[in-house]
Amino acid sequence: MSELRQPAPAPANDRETAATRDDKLELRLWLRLLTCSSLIEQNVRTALRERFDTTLPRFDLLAQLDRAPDGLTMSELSARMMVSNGNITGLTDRLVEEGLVKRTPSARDRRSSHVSLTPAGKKAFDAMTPEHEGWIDAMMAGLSRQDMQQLFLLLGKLKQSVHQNAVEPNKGEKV
Amino acid sequence: MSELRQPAPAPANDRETAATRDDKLELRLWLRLLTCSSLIEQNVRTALRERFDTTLPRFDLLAQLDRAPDGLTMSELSARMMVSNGNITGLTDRLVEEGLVKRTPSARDRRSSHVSLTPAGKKAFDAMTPEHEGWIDAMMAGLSRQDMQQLFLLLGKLKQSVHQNAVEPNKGEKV
DNA sequence: GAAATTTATTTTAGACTTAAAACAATATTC
DNA sequence: GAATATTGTTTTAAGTCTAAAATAAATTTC
Repeated sequence: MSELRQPAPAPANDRETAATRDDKLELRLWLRLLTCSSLIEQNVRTALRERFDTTLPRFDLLAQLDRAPDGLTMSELSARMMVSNGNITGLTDRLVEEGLVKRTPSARDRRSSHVSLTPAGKKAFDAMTPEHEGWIDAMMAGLSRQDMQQLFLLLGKLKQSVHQNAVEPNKGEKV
Repeated sequence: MSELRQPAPAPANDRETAATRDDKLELRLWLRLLTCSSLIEQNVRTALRERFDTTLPRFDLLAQLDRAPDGLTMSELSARMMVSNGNITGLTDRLVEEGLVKRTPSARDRRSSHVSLTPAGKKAFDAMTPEHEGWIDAMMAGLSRQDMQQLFLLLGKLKQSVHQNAVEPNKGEKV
């Protein structure tokens, strides 16, 4: 690493920094996780706009399709991107409009359609993805290999824990 | 812990699961981080709606104010919540409408105003926060104390790394 | 096999979010 | 101290997002 460092990282005054010693570890952990996630997301969002004049949800949808050569149904997209079905409808509409993805009616289920990249969509995605990867790498440059592996592992545990212990929907009367 | 476990956590089919061994560790780490963050966020969002008929951004704003007895300016709220100024304007308007927060014009800067909790806002927040804490605790119940501390530490490193190595805005011509 | 249920998607209404422009007030520069 | 730049907030236009209702096509049940 031979680049010059930034003069001094501005002391962030975020949600997490506002947490106090009084707060429970669980809460502080959640606030820090959210801060990291928001920070990275914001950076990617800005970079996508400035470099490719596009948005994160659009890039994200293209990325899902790039991993699925046979295309994905609306519901599959919804599950992978963890957003509502209706959201996917609008997003897909816009990308179809831009000519980057196409809808193909499903052969065996007339309710359903498969969304896939058009050649233009594939080309656009391929142009973006190396830079995107570079941004992510850069943001994680301060972590050692071991840090990353450890973090990956712990987040895996967290993910499992959330799945197992998530709040039961509709448990308890509304206040 | 004496409660019964859920039968079997449905095998999630999310963004992160779709990543392959081919992907770089940095990218997989980011996807897993985003998945965890989205999962927790989604749970809190649903719980807030079902239990208190409110939304996460509103709760979040109240939480910021609860930590700041003298109130916060719009800009401070924007920084802490990591959202745009305009966003805070709208959110505050809605919460003022609901009678949960109030705006007080700043004495020394006529551009600025301090936002703070009304008694009703404080009461509403105090009613929500113990349950909120319970949800977070529950979701993290699968992690040991040491896991949490380790995760907290590593996320601290990540946060610092992102701050130091974030993509320079407007570096490189638009494609 | 008709009726009831489930599943896939879209529509709707409204909230949240952003970036950029506009405004207004303060601070800085000469 | 007038001109310029900066800062704090709101407005605007458009996109993203949600939950719930509506549609329509499968699937299951009887």
